[in-house]
Amino acid sequence: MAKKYSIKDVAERAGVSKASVSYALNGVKKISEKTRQKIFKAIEELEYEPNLAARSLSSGKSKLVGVILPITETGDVTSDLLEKNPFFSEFISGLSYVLSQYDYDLLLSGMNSNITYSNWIARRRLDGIILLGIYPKTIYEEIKKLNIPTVLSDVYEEYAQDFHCVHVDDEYGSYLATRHLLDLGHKRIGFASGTIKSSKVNLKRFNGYKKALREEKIEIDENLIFETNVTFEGGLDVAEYILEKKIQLDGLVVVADIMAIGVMKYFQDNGYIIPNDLSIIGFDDIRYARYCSPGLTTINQDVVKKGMLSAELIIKELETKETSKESIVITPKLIVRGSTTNKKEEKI
Amino acid sequence: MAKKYSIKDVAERAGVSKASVSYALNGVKKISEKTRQKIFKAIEELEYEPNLAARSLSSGKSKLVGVILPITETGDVTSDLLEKNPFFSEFISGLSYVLSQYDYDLLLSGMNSNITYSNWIARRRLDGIILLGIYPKTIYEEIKKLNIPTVLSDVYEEYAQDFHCVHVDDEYGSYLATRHLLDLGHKRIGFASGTIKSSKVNLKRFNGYKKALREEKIEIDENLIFETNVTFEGGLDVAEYILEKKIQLDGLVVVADIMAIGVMKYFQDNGYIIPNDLSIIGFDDIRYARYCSPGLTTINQDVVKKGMLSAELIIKELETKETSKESIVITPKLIVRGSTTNKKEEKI
DNA sequence: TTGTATGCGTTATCAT
DNA sequence: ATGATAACGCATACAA
Repeated sequence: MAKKYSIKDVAERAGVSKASVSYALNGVKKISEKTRQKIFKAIEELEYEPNLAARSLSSGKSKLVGVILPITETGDVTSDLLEKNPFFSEFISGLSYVLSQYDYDLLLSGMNSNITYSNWIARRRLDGIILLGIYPKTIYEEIKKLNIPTVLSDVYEEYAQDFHCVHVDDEYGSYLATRHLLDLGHKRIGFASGTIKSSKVNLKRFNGYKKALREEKIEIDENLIFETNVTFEGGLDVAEYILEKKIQLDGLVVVADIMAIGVMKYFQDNGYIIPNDLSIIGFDDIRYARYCSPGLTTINQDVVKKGMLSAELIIKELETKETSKESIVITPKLIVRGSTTNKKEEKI
Repeated sequence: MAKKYSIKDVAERAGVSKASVSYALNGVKKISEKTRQKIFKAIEELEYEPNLAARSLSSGKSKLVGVILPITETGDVTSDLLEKNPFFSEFISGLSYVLSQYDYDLLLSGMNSNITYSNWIARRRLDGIILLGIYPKTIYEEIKKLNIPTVLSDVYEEYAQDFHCVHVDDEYGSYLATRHLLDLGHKRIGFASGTIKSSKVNLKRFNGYKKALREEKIEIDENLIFETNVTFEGGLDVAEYILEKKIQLDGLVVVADIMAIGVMKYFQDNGYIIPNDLSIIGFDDIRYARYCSPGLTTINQDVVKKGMLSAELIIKELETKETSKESIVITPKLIVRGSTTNKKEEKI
């Protein structure tokens, strides 16, 4: 490997002092064009690259933003993350794009049992944190103590107030979904989600559902509310339950695509036709929503944009020292595909 | 934020020298149990965390491994990555698990146009590199010059020799897939992939396909070889072509699940029944393979393990300084789901 | 405009 | 067994 040169080598080669090189590098204006030229020539020739660790030590800023995501000890990403965030890559991509513009890099939360998140953050002197997923409350308290720019994605719990937040407008999205079914002429519309009490996201989406029904003066029917895991398997369960109990349903609003796909698969595997026998609408617009047959009608949120906005919140706090916490909401939109259709007279 | 203490503060508090603290921290044996105790007491009290940037500067090792993945300038992950590597998270997860065990962290390739990969690697003084995806040849040359432990995943091209490599046994996987269809009694078996000439992966898989057919003394029929993009849309195209040309087919071996799902969707959207009208087998075992209806029969590779092995290759070179390049191959296995069935007399 | 000197938090060498 | 001290590469306050 070509030996790494330091700022000192560049200085010598250019016949100037280390300070001048530093000035040139950082665009400090107090340097003549001529020496600037000399310095950059030397930099070229030596293929000099600044050592960011040294810079970090000296400046106190690591230019590193940490991304925390749930990884289990066995090396598996928890199913929760994968199933609720199959757009993990998109989010990261949005983050990375914006951060790199400001010369920040993304550090992934390599966790092992010997070390806590806040230890990790402290050791690496991270300039900012992005939390993907839901964690035990203590994690948030720990991180809060660090007092570092932090953004949470899709969390509404009370502790979220201490951080920047980015979410979709869950209530509106769910309203849109329900409205779509209503507009198609459906009356008996179910709602499938995780336990509504335990998650604010589910609650918001439930509210959107209720709001739409209320507009049509349709009573909420407790029997059409299905609470289980927000996973593919949860979707299977809901479908099984509906079929077993012979619950009459025109349409079903599901809080996540992955769960909706579970519902759809169970129906299809049992000989039912979607959307003829049941109109299903999801939430998220994961990639698979367009791959399944029929394509899944759903509520789309721009995840790349979500990542970009998160990055911008971090940058903004970093550059301006403005510490007030912001909450950004992204407006979702309806994507109509094949899993919903007009109300027919047939019943399932 | 609680002020960050340094090793000096710890030393003062414990009434010893910085050197002793360093010894205690790094488990250097030349320290008495008593002072060790004192030191750790001080560390506790101050909530001291070592500054990894300083350590890196002093030791010359960053304890950072870079992951490079294709991210476009607009912030989108290239479709190629997403569609061929929907298991990105799993891979990362395997990586992260092993690396964290050795106190390495993962740095994501925040790229912007002002800086090249090798610049980035040099600035951050990365200890190792993982390359996910296929890149222009010049990238490999650049990285090779850096002479840093590097592992490539799923690349066979000639330049791969200069790096550690991890792949599935593509030929065997494809052989397994074809064998499965053969065992089901199918004779007219097609093969769908990207252009075989341009990608060694496709070539390997094609060889596996041919090998299985040869065992059964079945002639390769040029008309049953479909070359197009290894994407969902490519799958759509293949299916459209088959249907339009009324190509007689019992089964179809597809080089990627995502493509197989495209084929399946096109058939289904046009009223055909899978597997009755056509047995389809994919490759990869992405999560969607089990979500679609019917479930997709496919060839599974343990992606988490792949990530773990990659990490181990890096660690090994780092710890032993052994520079000879290793190539690890993972044996895939057949996963039978609903998209394949016994040969019937009906034709499509 | 340019240079000197110091500090950032570690590790490592060399004394003691 | 412990301590002083010199790097490591850079930024920066202060001098010139």
